[in-house]
Order: sequence, then structure tokens, then C-alpha cells
Amino acid sequence: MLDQRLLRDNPELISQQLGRRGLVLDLSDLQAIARRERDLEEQRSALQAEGNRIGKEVGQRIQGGASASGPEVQELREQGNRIKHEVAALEEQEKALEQQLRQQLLALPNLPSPLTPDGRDEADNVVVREWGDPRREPGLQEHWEIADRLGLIDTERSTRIAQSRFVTLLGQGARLERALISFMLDLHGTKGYLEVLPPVLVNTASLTGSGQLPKFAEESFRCADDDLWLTPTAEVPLTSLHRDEVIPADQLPIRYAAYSPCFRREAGSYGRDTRGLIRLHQFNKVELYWFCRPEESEAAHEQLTRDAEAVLEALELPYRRLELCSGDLGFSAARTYDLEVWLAGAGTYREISSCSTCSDFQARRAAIRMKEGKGTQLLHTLNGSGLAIGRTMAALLENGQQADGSVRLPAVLAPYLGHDRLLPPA
RNA sequence: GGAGAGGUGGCCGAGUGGUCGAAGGCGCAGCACUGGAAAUGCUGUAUAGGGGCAACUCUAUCGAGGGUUCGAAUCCCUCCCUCUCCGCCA
Repeated sequence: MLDQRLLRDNPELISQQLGRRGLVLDLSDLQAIARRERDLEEQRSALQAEGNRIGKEVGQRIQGGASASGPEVQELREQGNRIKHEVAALEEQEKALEQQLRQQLLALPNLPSPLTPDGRDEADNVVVREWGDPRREPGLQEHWEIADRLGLIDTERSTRIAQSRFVTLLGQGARLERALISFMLDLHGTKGYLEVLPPVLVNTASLTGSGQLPKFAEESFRCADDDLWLTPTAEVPLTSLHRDEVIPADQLPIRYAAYSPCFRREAGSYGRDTRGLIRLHQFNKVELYWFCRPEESEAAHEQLTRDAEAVLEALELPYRRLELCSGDLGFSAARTYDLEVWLAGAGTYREISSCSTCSDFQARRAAIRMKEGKGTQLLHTLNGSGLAIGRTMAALLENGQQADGSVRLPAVLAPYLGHDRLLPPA
């Protein structure tokens, strides 16, 4: 959420910055609402002060011996009553405005960072760096073909169990998935991340705090009988881990690495990536998350991204880092690096991680502050995949495929699997 | 799901209609005392929003929302949450 004070004082700045995202907004009405709300608050609190004064005087007079039903006390009571009603009327208006304001503010995305390059859409994203040596031989298989051939996944039967866009992992496939989760959590653990296994059913407040609601309700699965949703990413529970808290500044930065299954409706992507492990309603992910001081967030963003890249490098997967342009930023992000892994079979790079700094946007929504000396201030939050497990497996299969039909796996996984090669079933 | 108990400041804990943002204690910070420390003493120590250059000041907040009242932490209603016991259960 954006700062109401900024809205009151400088709505042009907001429109201009959101303009970089491609939004055309006239915020003068919203500004008027914000100002009117503040004026009402002023009026109301002055009236309340008067009411408090009268209440005290009544008490003093009665205790001083005046009759509770005497004329002067009676007069004060009537005054008090009148004020009470006026206050109630003002409060009603104020609440209505407040609600309107909040509702509209919650629907506005974050301001892009000054460091975010301008651009319309993904075509304007900037390749920042490339790592590794992509295989480009002809005749390489795509991951679902390999997975199918090696008996790692069963897509068809998953439809029977659930729907399309679900996958069941079998045998070596299930083991590899589990190994990747463990490997990533272990790796991040050595870098100071605290491992977290959060609830994957989250309430509305949690989804609102991290920015998925109210705008993107159609992207999440909801439980009909409860105020609970299936989380689309561990970013949601991790943000709310500290919702409504004031954190002593000397405890920052706080860093978490969480494994969770993630659930997404993938509305509007019919027909895209229908095969394999790329786009599923349920997938596994290890998520990295930072809470830090505002002045640290830029460096934190680089570090978090490096920590995600370290996974790809350890797994010997070629990748490139993109900096998203202003028009391609996610709702809560001020600045984002996407990591794209090379898929040798498909012959393309595919997103495998998205590392964002959200400035104080989520912190304001979720009321997460830090305390240093006296007074509190909003902190900054950052998140990034480290990494999406299914896409990692896809990359390992495509990049590691061998002429003999086996798949060579990176050495770092051997301790988890007991071998470094997937062989076709005998 | 059934029965009961309870939700007060960073923590513990008083407070059943009147000047209570809230006694007392602990913790924390500053000062004094000390060679230094402990102990002791004094002072201070919530959050949000508004006004003010500032000192400061106004309003709200005792789980949440509504009600009674001139006035509510205290009374009434609804809801949420926590704990204990029973049932069920991985």
C-alpha cells in the first residue's frame, strides 16, 4: 500500500511513477477523499475533546455535592448528548471515506524503484548477466518426454486424481523432488537463512498483507467454508509471520528460507505449457525472504538474488539474470530480477526465480515496523524463489540428458540420491 | 464437536461506572552513589492519527465490533482467539 500522506501532499508524484508501469491515473479524486477524511478527523477529535471536558465536569460537580438531577448538571448532560450525536454523525462519514480510501489504495501497485529501468513490457527487460554454457545440440528431448521415458511422472493419472495441471511424481522423480528441496534448504541454511515450514492455508489478511488481495482473488484457490485460501507462494505466510509486529532494529536483517507447496489457478493461461512441470496448479518451491532496514534493502536485493543464483550454479544449470522494466513489475515489487534457466530440450530460457524488493509496500499493508531508539518506522521486505522445484527438475532433465538415454545429475545431489545418474527402467 | 476458564502496557499483574493510558512489580534507558561493579536511590520508559519550528498539545486504543450512559478496562449483546478436560483423529 502507498503512503496516505504522499497521496495527500503529492498525488502527481504517484501518478507519474505509476505511469512508468503503464497505468494512466488521475488521483485528484482520491486525494480529495484523503484530505476530506483528515478534515473530518480534525473536526471530530475537537468535538470529542469538548465532550470529554463536559463528562469530567459532570463527575466533578456530582462529587462536589451537586444533585445529579439538578438543573446545571442536567444542562451539561444535554450538551454532552448533543455532542455525542454530532460525533456519531461525523464518525459515520469519516468511516465511509476511510473505507473508500483504503479500498482504492489497496488496489494500487507499488511505485517502481528509481533504479528500475523504464519499459512497456517483458520485451524491454534487460539481460544483466549470463552464466554457464547452454547446450544447443539438435535432437534434445524436452523434459516431459524424458520424465515419461524414465517413469518419473504420471500426468494422465493425475487428472484422475485431481484435474489437468497436476502432476504425480513417482520413484526416482519423487526422490529427486525431495532431494532438491533438501539440497536447497541445506544450502540456504549455511548462508544464515532460518528454515521455515509454514501453513499453506492462509487467511484473507495474510493475502492482503503481501498484495495478492484484493486484486488477484481469481488467481488463488479458496476454501468455501472458511476464511482460508491455498497459498500461491510461501511469500504470503512469510510476510505474515511478522504481521502487526514491531521488530527491534538490531535484530535485522531477518532471513527465512521456506519450503512450501504453492497453489495457483493459472487463470487465463489455457493452452500454454500444458505438458510437463512448467505450469501446474500445485508445485513446490523454496522461497527466500528478508526483513531489513530501508537503507539496507538495495544491498539485500543483490544478496538475495546471489543466493538464488548460487543454487543454479551449484546445480550447474546455465542461467541469465534479467532486470524487469517498470512495465513488467509485479504488483508489490519496486524492483525485480528474474532468473531464467536454460532448458536445452526446449531451446529457451525459462523463468525459475523472481527476486523482488517490495520497499515498504508490504510492510505498510501488513503493519510490520522496526524500532530504533524512540519511534518506529516501516521496514523493507524482499522475496525471491530459491528455487521453483519443478522447473529445476525440468532443467536438470533437459540439460543433463545423455545420448544413452540416461540423465547425468550434478555432483552436489549425490549425497541426497546416492547416485549421480538417472537410468531408464530396466 | 461437548463442558469450563480466560483475553489489560515489552513481561507479570491490580483495577466492577467518574478526572484511568491505566496502581504495583519485573525488564529496559539515563542520572546519582562507586576506584570499578553489584546493591541502592531518583527520573524516564506504549502505539496510531491530527495540530505545532519546537516545547508541547488534541483524539483514539485495556482481544474485535456493536449497545447502555453526560462519562465504560469496568455493565449488556455478538464475534474472534487462547488455555484445560472430554470426544474424534494423522
